[in-house]
Amino acid sequence: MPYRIVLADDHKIIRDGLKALLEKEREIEIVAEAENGRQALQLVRKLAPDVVIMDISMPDLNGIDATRQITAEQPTVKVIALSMHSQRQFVDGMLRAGVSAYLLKDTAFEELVKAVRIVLSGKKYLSPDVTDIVFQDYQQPAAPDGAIPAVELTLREREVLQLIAEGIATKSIASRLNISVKTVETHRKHIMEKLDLHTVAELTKYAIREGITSLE
Amino acid sequence: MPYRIVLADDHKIIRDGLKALLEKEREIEIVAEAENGRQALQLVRKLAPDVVIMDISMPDLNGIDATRQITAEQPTVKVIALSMHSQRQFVDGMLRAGVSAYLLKDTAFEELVKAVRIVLSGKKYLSPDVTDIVFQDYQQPAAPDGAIPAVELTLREREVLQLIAEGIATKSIASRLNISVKTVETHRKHIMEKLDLHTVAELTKYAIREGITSLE
DNA sequence: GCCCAAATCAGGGTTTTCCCGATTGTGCCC
DNA sequence: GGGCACAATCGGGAAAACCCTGATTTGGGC
Repeated sequence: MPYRIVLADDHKIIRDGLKALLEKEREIEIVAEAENGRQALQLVRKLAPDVVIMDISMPDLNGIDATRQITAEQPTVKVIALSMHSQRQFVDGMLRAGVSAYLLKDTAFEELVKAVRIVLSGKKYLSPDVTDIVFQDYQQPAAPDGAIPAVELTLREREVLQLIAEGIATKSIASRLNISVKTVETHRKHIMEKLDLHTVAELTKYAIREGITSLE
Repeated sequence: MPYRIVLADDHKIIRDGLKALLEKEREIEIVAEAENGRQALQLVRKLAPDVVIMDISMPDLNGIDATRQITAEQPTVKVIALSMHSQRQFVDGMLRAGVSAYLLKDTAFEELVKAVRIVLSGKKYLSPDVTDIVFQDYQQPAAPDGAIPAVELTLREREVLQLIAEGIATKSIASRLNISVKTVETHRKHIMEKLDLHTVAELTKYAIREGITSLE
């Protein structure tokens, strides 16, 4: 029986390309594609695949937060991060979120196949280019004290924050998350309190700096 | 004889994917790949392909400037822009640089094949999602020459925009500028109309990109 | 003088946000 | 197992912001 893989990337033509490549491998089957993190999450719940190949910057729900939820709910599902970014914040975020591998889009396709096999054997894999960053992380006098965000948002709050920073209206966020407008407002209030920010503009900047949304 | 295509994108795995897809088409041959604009330019000089598929954001020499040189030197070479961005500045830049087609990475692969055939027949092709932007461009007072942003905000509008993007409340902006809340609202409305943006979050991102406010 | 665009403002209705509060469930500590 | 903190959910009512329509003034250009 082939490995069952879910592919999450917001650009269809990239999914098309990866799919074409992966399907040449006999032991691999793409069981579904997602164009954002939320869809990925739903598909994983429904299909319980062996592996998820996950982009980081996606609308609606980003790859890091999606991964966090997936690995929390279904630890047997292996997530492979496939990202354009080698910046520390992204590598960090993904590793903490529980990925089994981190690859750059710079790398050749063969590496991806290799990564799939490795994570399925229970091991971890890092793109050579990102290994440095991880080492830096452990070898540098780990963030003394305050470098780590003084306050922490809950997953739900980060979700709401991303949508706010993407310019989605409150009402629309509510229906997208299947909760009431009131709840979204409460989340926003909590976010603002925790971060000591008071306007959408400031929230947006914060979200950009933290990589929760992109500057599109 | 198959169409000869050069593929330019800074991410190898994406080139791998596109290549796998394109090579399924019998009439297409990928003759070379470039990982930045400069390389693309050199390859085009050397190989004189029929088509170049060109990403925009690439290191060393970006896709827009590479395209400008290619179309200037070899007008018979057709360039297809393949970009993540539907922002006006990119679409604009690429069209002015002389591309024969503009596709978003959101689109399905089939569209790319279609685009290749169309540009080779001497016609142009636009991804449906970007058509709107082009129309806007022609229907709104066209930018005089090119380097200047497609729409222009007045000085006062930029002033207001900056304050909005800095998270200042409307009332507070009004008193700071010694004008009424109503006037601030009017300015904001005009700004949103001109830029075709509809939320503070989007305005903030625009302001950051344009350097009107900082990210601090 | 005429016209146009920028900048200013108002009325009045709609929508969103803000400030109080509350309930439920879960994990944790002793 | 009772208490405790906290995440996630929702409501009412007041304040603020938003939206649509229109208006006035001012400074250039032609």
